[in-house]
Amino acid sequence: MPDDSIKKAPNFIRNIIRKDLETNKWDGRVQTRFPPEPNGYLHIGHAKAICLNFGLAREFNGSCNLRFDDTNPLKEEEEYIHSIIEDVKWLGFDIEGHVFYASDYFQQMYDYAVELIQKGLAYVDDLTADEIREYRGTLTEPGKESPFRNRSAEENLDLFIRMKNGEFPDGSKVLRAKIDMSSGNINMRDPVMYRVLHASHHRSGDQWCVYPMYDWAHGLEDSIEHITHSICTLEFEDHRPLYDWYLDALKIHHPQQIEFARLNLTYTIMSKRKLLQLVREGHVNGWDDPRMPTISGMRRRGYTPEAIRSLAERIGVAKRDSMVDMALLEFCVREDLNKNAPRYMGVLNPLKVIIINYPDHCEHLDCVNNPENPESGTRKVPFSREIYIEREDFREDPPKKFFRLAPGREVRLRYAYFIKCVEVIKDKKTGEIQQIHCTYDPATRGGDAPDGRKVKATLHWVSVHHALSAKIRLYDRLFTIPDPGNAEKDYLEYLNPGSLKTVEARIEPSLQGIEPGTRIQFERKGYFCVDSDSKDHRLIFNQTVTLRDTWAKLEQKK
RNA sequence: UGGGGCGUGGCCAAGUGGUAAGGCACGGGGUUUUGGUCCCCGGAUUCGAAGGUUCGAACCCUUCCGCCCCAGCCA
Repeated sequence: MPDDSIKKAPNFIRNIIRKDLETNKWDGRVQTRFPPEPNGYLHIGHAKAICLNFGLAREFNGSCNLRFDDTNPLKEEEEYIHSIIEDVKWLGFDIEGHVFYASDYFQQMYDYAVELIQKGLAYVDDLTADEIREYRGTLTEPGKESPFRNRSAEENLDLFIRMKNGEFPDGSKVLRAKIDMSSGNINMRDPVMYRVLHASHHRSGDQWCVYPMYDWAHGLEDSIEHITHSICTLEFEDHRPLYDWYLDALKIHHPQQIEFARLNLTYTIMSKRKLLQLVREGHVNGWDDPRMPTISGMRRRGYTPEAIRSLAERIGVAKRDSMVDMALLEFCVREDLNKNAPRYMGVLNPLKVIIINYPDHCEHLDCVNNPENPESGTRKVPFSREIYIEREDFREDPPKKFFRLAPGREVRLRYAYFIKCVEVIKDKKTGEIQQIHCTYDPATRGGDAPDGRKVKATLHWVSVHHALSAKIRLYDRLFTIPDPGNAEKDYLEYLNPGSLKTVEARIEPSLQGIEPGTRIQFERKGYFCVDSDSKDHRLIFNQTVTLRDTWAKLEQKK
């Protein structure tokens, strides 16, 4: 229901499902699944797949299984299972209280393998891994048959049972499907179904010492769960004939596999291996570092589930390789946060202003919490003779089109008064501006001039003696080039050294006690999220994204 | 020289024989107590290229060109 506002564009998978519903191909059912391997954290690319699978199920009154494809105990860990479940839920999808595991089907998969052996469609091969590779042939040359290919069903069954019973060492034998060693599709050249692995599985423990390969296992998982549409990424297109072959050989429920192009985003990487390397080598501070394209990283950064779902809908679903502009993600984030994030004032790089004709006292001014949502009300913010403004909001020698404060110029302090700069105080040695003196017009209280005079800029501010200190982390793109994963040099060469900058900011006192995870806007600066490490006595904010800044863009052009 | 896919504006992407949706980005204008938001307006004589079929083609046919994936006992 949270997605009613997001317009659904047609895509080829939705079209297939519509047609299937019309023809009653699956008795009106839509059953999808999201099948991650628990060997890493989910990233924005997975989010696309999650939105697709869960979204389609929701749209057509079907359901979607969160299923762990945990068939390789060597790479999988419990930790990843927890993070994946958390991420799927956070994205706003309902797993209906069930989590599915491929490992729960190990016995049934084994039984099906026995069936194939009995049908003469699978055999135990004693070739070594190297030999299997040699026998496989190449992309242009056909492979050749293993000398063990024509063992009797009885012998194969005996051997396979003994493989399962742990009689053979790792790597000594495999079970293979007997298909076609000369197929142009390498996946069909007698693919391995089972390997011997004396490894402890995070769920099934030491119960098994043969583990199924992806192609064999995946179709069975789908079949067992009565999946109707098995949606996966493009690289599995070549595997579809094998997916079909296994299910046809067994004559069991046979879902339709449909492939779509995975998501690529500019200025980041999506490879699990590379993401893991960034974490392990300390280039970032963990999987949930706000610079990471992981769901946990984006959550900590302040991105919302709504924004990510909106992105997934806007980018569409197709079969061509593409590279989505990070600007689109940022747009989605701003779109959501603009509507929902309460506004506050915070000065990231303070410059002291003394209002010389303002009395030595304090008054509390009304500030609107969110102009996009009048119901969010107002709050009082203390104002006094000494305030901070943003250093970049003052120019002693303003360039053309710079509307902000400058000597002799009048601007508005948001929700406060008009002030005019009358003096600039500089450090005699360095020439650095230390503070500026202004006068204010008492008649403009609240920010409106009764005489109707206009001012070209409105500045945010904070009272020196009331302000809180806060640590603010400013994030920029993790990499310096759009496609670091496919560049000349190693992707690590393109890490952006300025991707994280920390500043000590002065912020309005109403932020005292704000809860970790809260998303706000610092007016005129951007959206920020209270970090999970933030404490009442030590507030920490992560910059989610800046506001659109046409002035900065103008200046950059020069 | 094998097999499987894909080519529509800067980035995504609808469209599947009737004369190029939409979004982001970009540019221009308006409103504005955030140079934010919001609101207008602007853009492909053209759909990888060349032929062909047709009254009519991005959609059908042919050839060519380009890009991606596949030779794990990973998923």
